[in-house]
Amino acid sequence: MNVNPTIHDVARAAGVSIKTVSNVLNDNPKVGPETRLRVRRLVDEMGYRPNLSARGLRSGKTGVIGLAVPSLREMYFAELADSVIRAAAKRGLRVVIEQTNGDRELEIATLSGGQMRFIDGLLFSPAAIGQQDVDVLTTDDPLVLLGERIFGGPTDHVTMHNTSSARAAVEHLLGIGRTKIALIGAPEQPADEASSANLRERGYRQALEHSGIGIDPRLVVRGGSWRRETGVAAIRRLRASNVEFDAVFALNDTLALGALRALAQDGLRVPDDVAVIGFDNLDEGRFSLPSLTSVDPGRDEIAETAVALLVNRIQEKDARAAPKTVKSGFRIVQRESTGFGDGDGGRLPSA
Amino acid sequence: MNVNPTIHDVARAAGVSIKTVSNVLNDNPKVGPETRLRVRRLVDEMGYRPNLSARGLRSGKTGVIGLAVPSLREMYFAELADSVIRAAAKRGLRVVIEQTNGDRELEIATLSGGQMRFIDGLLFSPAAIGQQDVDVLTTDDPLVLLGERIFGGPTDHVTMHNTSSARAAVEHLLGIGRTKIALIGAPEQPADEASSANLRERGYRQALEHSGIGIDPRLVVRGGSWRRETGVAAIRRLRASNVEFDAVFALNDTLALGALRALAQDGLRVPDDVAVIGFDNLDEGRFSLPSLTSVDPGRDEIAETAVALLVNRIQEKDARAAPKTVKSGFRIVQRESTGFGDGDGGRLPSA
DNA sequence: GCCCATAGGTACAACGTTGTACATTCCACC
DNA sequence: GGTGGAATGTACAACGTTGTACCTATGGGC
Repeated sequence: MNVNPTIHDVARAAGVSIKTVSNVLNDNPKVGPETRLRVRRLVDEMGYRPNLSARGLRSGKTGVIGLAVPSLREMYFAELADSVIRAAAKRGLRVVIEQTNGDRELEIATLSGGQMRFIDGLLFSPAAIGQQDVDVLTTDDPLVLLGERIFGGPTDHVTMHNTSSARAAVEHLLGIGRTKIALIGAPEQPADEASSANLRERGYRQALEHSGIGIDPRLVVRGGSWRRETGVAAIRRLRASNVEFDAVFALNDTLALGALRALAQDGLRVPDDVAVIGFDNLDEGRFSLPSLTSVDPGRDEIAETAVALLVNRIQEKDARAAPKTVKSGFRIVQRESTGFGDGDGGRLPSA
Repeated sequence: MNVNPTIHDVARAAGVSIKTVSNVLNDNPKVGPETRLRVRRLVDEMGYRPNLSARGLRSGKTGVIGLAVPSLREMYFAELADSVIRAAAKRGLRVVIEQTNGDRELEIATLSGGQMRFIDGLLFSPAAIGQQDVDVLTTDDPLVLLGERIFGGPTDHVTMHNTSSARAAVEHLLGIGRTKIALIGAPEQPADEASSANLRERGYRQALEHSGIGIDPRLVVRGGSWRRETGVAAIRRLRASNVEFDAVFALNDTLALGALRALAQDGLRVPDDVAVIGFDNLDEGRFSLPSLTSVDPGRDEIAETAVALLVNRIQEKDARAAPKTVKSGFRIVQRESTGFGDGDGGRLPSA
């Protein structure tokens, strides 16, 4: 028995032509039920599995898509990757993950690189390139953009309601009676450029201005990457500046978790002294102490939509359709850090 | 300008044969410097990129390896995937990630599935199949096993020093004066079967027996998956049973983080009242409150070794070599939860 | 001036699959 | 009893690349 039988071996064993075997494998109709059965049995017996390189060469499709993200060490991207892999698996696709490390050169290389003659399409979540690089997205290969760094590009784009969900987050804090709401993880300087940070800051401002409270610049902590240390440092800065605050809106969960830590260390009670809300609804927030209220940006929906758009482009159903932009729905998942619950991380308002 | 030029297009443009272009691309010597230059320039100008399906078909190698893990939502596997992708990238390989969800059928399907005619080799981290399934690993395709569920199989295997590092963890607790050391995440029933849980429990027993303290079965909390809730529940069980304990060895970091949460909720100080040590050295433990002492099992080393072994098998340098088993080195990373530091998560003994 | 080595190339087949176009059988129908 | 048309198949080319075998100048050694 050959170690790796080809379609020829199966055909010979079955006494039919290779095309007939191919037809059986692809459920083409032109095969009699008896022949079909015999071929199927031999395929199983011989352990035949089609060579995807050959199939890919012939058909121009490999059944593999790429997902480019900064790093799986960032939980947001690990969870996104999980969702994307599941969405792809549903459609019989596999996913190659490319880590760009938030490196500009690597991101550009990924977009224009040899990668593209191998995968059928790419889901790309940029971290370094921005609006000014919009032209590097111009390509004939199927590409779906994720995230907030580039808008109005030439490709399909899946993003979230950053501004309105951020506004809802702040309104949630207002709703539980907080008025001195700090913002942490804000961009280095407020700008109109589209980025998660800017868009979410805008939501913060809208909520406060609309409520009549207005913005106190001392409550806005700017700068730093969205890591836990930054959340810790932000709380330290607020405390050191002696400004009073009774709530914190962290622009993502990782920052929020750092903030929780720093607040606990300073003996401040959450939510009694300070309420905290994050953004991303990471698994982790369900089990922090206290558990973390967060904006759920609909990661599964984002993944599902992005894969669906990509598949459409790959199949060229949409060959030359205008680029589409889709925003996923969001919701606030309330947990202990804004007052929900009895201190039991096990009972939560949502899965 | 053709959208996707092939080697033929480049050859025609350069006025040479396709083989010459191929030779230039593969740095074969039989090309004059002038021709080489001209071809190179045209490759750039035309944006030619080799079709990897064709190359894969011809050469039998795709440049893609698979990594099968239960789920990227488990931080351990996300970090492992990060390390594997980096190790693979160093060697010019890409990684397809397959999630098995800890599902037996899916794991077996992954091993014997169509996957294999597409990737050059597979790194497989089982979560459901065990020693009794050792024969499903028998395959002619390059396969490297990760983890502790199966030993003595027919493939290369990368694992860690579970028992001795667990023993070292407990000895670390003994070393800071703790004697009533609880174990959480222990297997449902103690067994000889090789699994992370059993092997690590064995280390716990060895340390305590060797120290003369011996095992108090009331301190061993059995059952539950290694999730945060389980860590929370384990502490609750210990507290409810009224047994005294001054330290906790959690069989992984996720459990330990749950334990930290439950301890804090009960007003117990860590490490003053209860010291805690985990296992895995996740990024997350660096930023928990308090930061978490943990066993670092050498994930980068594991990834690096596993990819190296796989590449050897793929290149058949080792065509029929006996299966190798490699154990990575380990070390204890001491942080606040066992007494290190001043409460500042920013200053740590190691990156 | 001849032979031979060598550098620099070329032609062709092959990898395993699927699409296109055509072949054969069998039966229903007029 | 010929005609048409399903039903069931087959042969061959083609996808883009690389390995094998070969070809052709050129120049050096004698």
